[in-house]
Amino acid sequence: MPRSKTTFVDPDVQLLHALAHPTRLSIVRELIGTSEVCACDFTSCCDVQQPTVSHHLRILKEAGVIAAERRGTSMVYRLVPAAADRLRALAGELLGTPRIIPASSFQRSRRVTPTAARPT
Amino acid sequence: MPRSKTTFVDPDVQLLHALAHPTRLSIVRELIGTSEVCACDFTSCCDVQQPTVSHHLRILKEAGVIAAERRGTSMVYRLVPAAADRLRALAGELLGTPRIIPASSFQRSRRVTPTAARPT
DNA sequence: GTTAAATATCGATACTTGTCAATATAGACG
DNA sequence: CGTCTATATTGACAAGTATCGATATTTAAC
Repeated sequence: MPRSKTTFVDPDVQLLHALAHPTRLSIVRELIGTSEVCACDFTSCCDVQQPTVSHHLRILKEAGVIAAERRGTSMVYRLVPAAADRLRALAGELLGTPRIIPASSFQRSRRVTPTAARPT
Repeated sequence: MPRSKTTFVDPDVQLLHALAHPTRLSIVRELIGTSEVCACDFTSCCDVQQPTVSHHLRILKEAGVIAAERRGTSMVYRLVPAAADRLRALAGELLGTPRIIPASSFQRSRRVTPTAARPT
């Protein structure tokens, strides 16, 4: 039933989806602990061709995971720290433990009835 | 030639992939703050049919995000706390933080080992 | 055993994504 | 301007995924 679109993407889903690919996660891990990495380096580290790397870099950039900057004829990429924060917030949400997360983030929890029928 | 498939999925990728779908993330969020939820409730909360819900529940279960238990003819699902820890570890990894998980975070989960924190 | 209810599995189909070859674009440099 | 290098984009196809209808399985109740 392809009625609703895929045009409206939940930012959380977009972030998770961007990271949920072996090649993209490899790219991200290649960036950890570095200030910036040239795009050409990913072509060798990952087992895919240059256009594919470029494709994955774009997805990561659109999801806000990485940022790009031109350096001569090359492009250098770096991690966006906020992405890690967003992922951490998701982890905190999953724990359901409002420790450092403001209560305003928790507005979806309800339903504790195990076998009770749903109100219609 | 199509790349020979790995078939062996990185657990991190599997975890992220399981969460990176609107329906599955809705299911997970429905479970937050609850002890357990009957499978029949997801059919109404998500805009998909019962076989599809069952399919997504299986993916979440195989990724270690949720656990299932039979309750009569029904099935009840609950979140696996370790999944949140794994996600938090990933977030920490992205920050470049050497897998030091603040001890203050452990409270709700019962002595979950930090998912064999990847060294180096 | 039969029936009923809840969930899982199967088979088919449409949609989405990953990949590469070819090509285009952008900057550096002569 | 022409050329070279590096990266992005396009187009096409393969592979994967989501979805549903039909059916099987499981458990409870009779």
